[in-house]
Amino acid sequence: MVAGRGIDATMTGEDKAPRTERGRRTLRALLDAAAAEFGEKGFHESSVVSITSRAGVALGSFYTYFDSKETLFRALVKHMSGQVRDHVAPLVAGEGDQLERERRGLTAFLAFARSHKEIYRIIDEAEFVAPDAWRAHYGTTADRILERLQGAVARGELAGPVDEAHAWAIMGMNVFLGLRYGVLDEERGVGEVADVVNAMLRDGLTKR
Amino acid sequence: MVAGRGIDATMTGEDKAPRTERGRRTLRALLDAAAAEFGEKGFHESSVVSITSRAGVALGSFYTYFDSKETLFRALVKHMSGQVRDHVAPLVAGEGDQLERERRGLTAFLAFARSHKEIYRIIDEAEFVAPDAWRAHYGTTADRILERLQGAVARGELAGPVDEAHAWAIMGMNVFLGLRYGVLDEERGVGEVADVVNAMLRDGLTKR
Amino acid sequence: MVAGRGIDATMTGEDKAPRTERGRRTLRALLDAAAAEFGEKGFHESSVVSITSRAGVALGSFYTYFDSKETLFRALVKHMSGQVRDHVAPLVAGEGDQLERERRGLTAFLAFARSHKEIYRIIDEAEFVAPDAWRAHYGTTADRILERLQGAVARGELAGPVDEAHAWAIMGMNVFLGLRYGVLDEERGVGEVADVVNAMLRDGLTKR
Amino acid sequence: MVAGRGIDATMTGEDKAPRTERGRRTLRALLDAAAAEFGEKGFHESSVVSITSRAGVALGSFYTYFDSKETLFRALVKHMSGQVRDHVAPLVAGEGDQLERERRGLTAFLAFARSHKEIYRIIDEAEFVAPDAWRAHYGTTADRILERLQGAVARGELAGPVDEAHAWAIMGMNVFLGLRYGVLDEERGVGEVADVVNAMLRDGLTKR
DNA sequence: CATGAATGAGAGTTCATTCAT
DNA sequence: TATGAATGAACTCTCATTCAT
Repeated sequence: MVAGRGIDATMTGEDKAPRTERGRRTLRALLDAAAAEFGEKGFHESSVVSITSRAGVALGSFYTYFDSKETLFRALVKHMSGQVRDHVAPLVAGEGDQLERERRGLTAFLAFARSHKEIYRIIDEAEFVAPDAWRAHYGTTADRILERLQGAVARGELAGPVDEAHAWAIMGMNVFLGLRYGVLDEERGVGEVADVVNAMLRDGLTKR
Repeated sequence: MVAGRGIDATMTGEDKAPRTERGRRTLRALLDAAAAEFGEKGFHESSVVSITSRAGVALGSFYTYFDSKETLFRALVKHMSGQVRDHVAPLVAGEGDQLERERRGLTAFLAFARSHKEIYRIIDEAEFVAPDAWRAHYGTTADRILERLQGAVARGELAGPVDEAHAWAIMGMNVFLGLRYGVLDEERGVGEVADVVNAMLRDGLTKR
Repeated sequence: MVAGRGIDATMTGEDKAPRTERGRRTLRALLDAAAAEFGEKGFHESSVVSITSRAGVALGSFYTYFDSKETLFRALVKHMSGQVRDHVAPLVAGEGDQLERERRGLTAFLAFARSHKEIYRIIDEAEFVAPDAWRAHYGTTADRILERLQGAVARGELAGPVDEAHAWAIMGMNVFLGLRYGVLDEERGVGEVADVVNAMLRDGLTKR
Repeated sequence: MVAGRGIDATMTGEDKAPRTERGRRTLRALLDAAAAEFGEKGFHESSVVSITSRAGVALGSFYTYFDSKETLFRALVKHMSGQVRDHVAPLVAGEGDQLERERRGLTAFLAFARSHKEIYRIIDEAEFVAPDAWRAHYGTTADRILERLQGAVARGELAGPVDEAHAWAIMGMNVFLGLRYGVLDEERGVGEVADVVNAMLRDGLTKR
């Protein structure tokens, strides 16, 4: 389901935003159908016919709201990028030291990946379908991580100095853990996985 | 260039291995062309026509050696998976403690990614085109990391216990660093990036 | 011309039936073109490109109405099987004893073969392209002949007993006469041929 | 197996007849393989690669002996036409009146069809692949039947007059009975079927 | 706004045939 | 004579996109 951020002009071309309630319903149906379709079959195996038929609207209606299949995909990537952020943000902003917050953030992320496998798949496939959107997502995600780490260094919670490489490393860890324990299978508890890795981040592998 | 492992039956179907020298030349040309093509344009934008014309052979010759475009892609993923491993293996097996070896391995990996951007792209796109091959690659890669870590724990070099989650976390780190500093841009030295992250792994983020 | 039975869902897949008048026109054009094409060139020499260009529609439109070239062929076999039956049925149901009716039926069949050579060729080629459709056609045709013969035996018009072998024998006679005097050349009158053979059926070859 | 008539220049182009013993073996292997292949899969589904590999010879060797796939098919049709004739001939030339001989001939033909389903299939498909060979086969077959009937009329065994239509009718009967009780299934004894139909030919359907 | 028929470029794949070895 | 790699025309089928209704 495409929710959480509402449907607005950012999901369509400027001149394609729905003007009536009926239009909004159609657009909503298309977005939901597309998210499900792309998530299940990937971009290239998904077809516009299949998306519209899943949405229960006519084929032509697709182009009332989107310029192309790729435009829609791109919009969806942006939308879902926002959703992940919205879901994780409150948890990394809560109490405890920064690493404790990161732990909670990772737990939340793993849980989110587990319950939104399609989002995961869409964002990752963007690397090949809409590289700019992919870079935007991971670029800003890394930026946020870096900001948090630097804040923690400034507050004396972490040793520092930290730089972009730390942020990308941590993001890579999180993403692969999401793949492994969120999407591929669910044999381990998300909290436990987050604990293990958080301990490594806190103290390194050598501390006794 | 598709080198390092030679051309053998593993690259084609059993009954499609070339039996003459001329055949071996053609197969090699096709593999090189395909690696370049897939690396530049990705699987779906690459076409068999374009691969064969790049290889300077007739369209039909493609099917003398491969059952389908996907078969070739899969073979390439396997091949390149082997190449990465071969390239990194000697460095993680050298002297120093395990983390020192991992640092050298990451440096080598980043350098390799930088000079073989197509390999990177091919393996990653496999997540969507040939998920089994993708899982095989990352599965065995994680297994190797885990074995190395456990060996180090057994030798008293690392604190332990370590489990699969550590391996996937470290692999994720490496992969994203490869994307960021190998493929996306080359502004930072690979050794420096490896140092920064290795320090984090060794001592964690809190050590002063 | 594909007429006589109308165009309905039996000619296409369930979900491919035209929903507009324009669609019905296109479907009809395709059916007519295909019947002509298959009749002239046979299944394998006929191409979808050629069928659509003959029908004056775009290549893609073919697949709006049929799943494949074979699907269409199969539909056509069924349709034409029905047409032959419809054409002959009233004549074998008229007055006179059963052999008299069979004579009229054969005459009608020969005339029909002569003016619908394509139908003949399509049904016969089905033996190799769509054996199930072929068996369905000749199976039910033989069944009908057998029923007619048994009815005549019951009414005392024929000596009996008659069984399936009689039906297949008579059908084979008719088919080969249709080939010889309907399709291959038209040198003899259809009525005369029917008379000759009917006499043989009635009295055998030995009666003086 | 392609036997009974030997292998000679009639099976290949004039200038393609084998000159060595080794060549004769290769040609033989190709003919056998082709007969099996065409019989199982039909002309269009059969491929030259598959025929040669079944024969255990190289692809190129095919063209040492045949000008094309169609040439071979045509040769095979001719060859098999001869085989059927050879098989049936002695039985229609034996003792008894002509209808008795025809009965034995039909029995032999049905048995032959049953044990040589591929021959049947090849000759029939010739209607679409090599119409001239098809016409030659059925034309001469009908001619022979007609000659036999006319001889019998001359000898006073049959009532006459008989003409070509009788011959085609009888041939059609035989062919369809061969399909029905030889190829499609084998539930009834060939002798019994021949008896039933022969009685009809002898006395007609009305005699009490 | 909604509909769905029409379009046609382009893709992957097959395979009879040629020909250098 | 045998081999099998190479060729490329031809084919079926897909599907994003357009547009008349």
